[in-house]
Amino acid sequence: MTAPPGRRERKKAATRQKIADTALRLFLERGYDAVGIRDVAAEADVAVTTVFSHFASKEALVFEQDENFEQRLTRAVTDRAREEPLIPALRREIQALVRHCTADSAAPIWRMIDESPALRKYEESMRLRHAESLATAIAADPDLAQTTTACRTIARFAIDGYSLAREAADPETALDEIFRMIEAAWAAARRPEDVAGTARP
Amino acid sequence: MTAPPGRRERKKAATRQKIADTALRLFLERGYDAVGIRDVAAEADVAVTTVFSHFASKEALVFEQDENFEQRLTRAVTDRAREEPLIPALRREIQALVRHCTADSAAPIWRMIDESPALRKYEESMRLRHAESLATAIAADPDLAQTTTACRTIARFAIDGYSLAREAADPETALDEIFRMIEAAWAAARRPEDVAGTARP
DNA sequence: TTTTGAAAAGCTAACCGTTAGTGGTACGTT
DNA sequence: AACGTACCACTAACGGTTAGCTTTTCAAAA
Repeated sequence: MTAPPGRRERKKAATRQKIADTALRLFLERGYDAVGIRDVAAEADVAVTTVFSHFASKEALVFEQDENFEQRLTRAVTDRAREEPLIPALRREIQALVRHCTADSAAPIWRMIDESPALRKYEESMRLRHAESLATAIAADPDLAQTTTACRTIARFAIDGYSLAREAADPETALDEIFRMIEAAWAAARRPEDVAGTARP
Repeated sequence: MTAPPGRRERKKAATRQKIADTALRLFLERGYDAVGIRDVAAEADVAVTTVFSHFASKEALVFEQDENFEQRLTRAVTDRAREEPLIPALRREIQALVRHCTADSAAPIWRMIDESPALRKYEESMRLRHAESLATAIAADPDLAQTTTACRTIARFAIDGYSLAREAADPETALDEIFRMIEAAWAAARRPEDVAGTARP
């Protein structure tokens, strides 16, 4: 994995990157809808089929960082300090992600996304995928011992928080407000009979 | 609006219904992906362009009841009894919707939806639309006096509850669990300084 | 009643994302 | 040096969707 990658893998990664870079540049220059896959392929000097061997769809060209995002979320849960409670750890990571998305340099990209129904739809179902991964990571933590329903619910709430804060006029205070609600929801998820202790007969 | 509709409107509605019925029947008979728009149009004895003048996309043929669903949600908020708090009213309606979707008669349709990525994506972005409508309805209630962020958040949570409960092995208890969390989140949305009274300087 | 305007429906032909199917080429390995 | 495997290219098509234009059907003015 960390061993020096062979020439083949480097070339593949380079091709992938070149396609992604070219696509994003064209999309920003001429608008997402005005650029066809055939345009991207021609400009990146590859065949149309090569584009689709690296990316599952035209929309995926824009969300190249997809898996990165997903890993950061799950790791925020699995790699947190032993004593750190779930919600603050989640909150920290999501705040970082929101800051990343609302940075000035990312503004043109997000404007493009907001203007294209296809891209919005793609991002929405991407978020749901991330919420499922997050739910799995939460459910796997033995310290929490929650029902799968509670885990899935809190995962969705967290992703909702990311999405809503990103869109808010003041992302920071919005995230504050939302995570106060999430914290309360998480506290309520512990069933009454379990509040006194974690052990069960 | 309630006046006797002219022949033109009746014919239009009939055409629309015939297309929707034909499409759903074919989809269930042969599978969603195995039926093309051209098949639907031929079987309903209309032109392809007519199908798209009534429905925005192939997926929309399956979610014909879309607007109905949306209205029920917003009305659950706006038409609730004067003293009834928001969350229980929402809960009642969503429970009814979940029951409706998990009824045996609806099972084949939802299986078809779950098996088609395109349909799932469509349903996801439909839910977001509904969450936005719901948020608007909640924000419009003068008795609640919440920030828009809190309204949007609680609306998303409620829709998440619908979606998660629908998928759960035991929808009823899942909905119980989720709405306990939502209730707590809503209580936490009232900012500390506002708990004593609604008036502000 | 006749005329007229417009909504509804139809047809053709295309555009665009996406996917076989086929074959060639460069790379890592023996 | 030879071989097998990814990787990549090309062509051609399929299926959803739309544009452009004509025809039909209804409603209401004349």
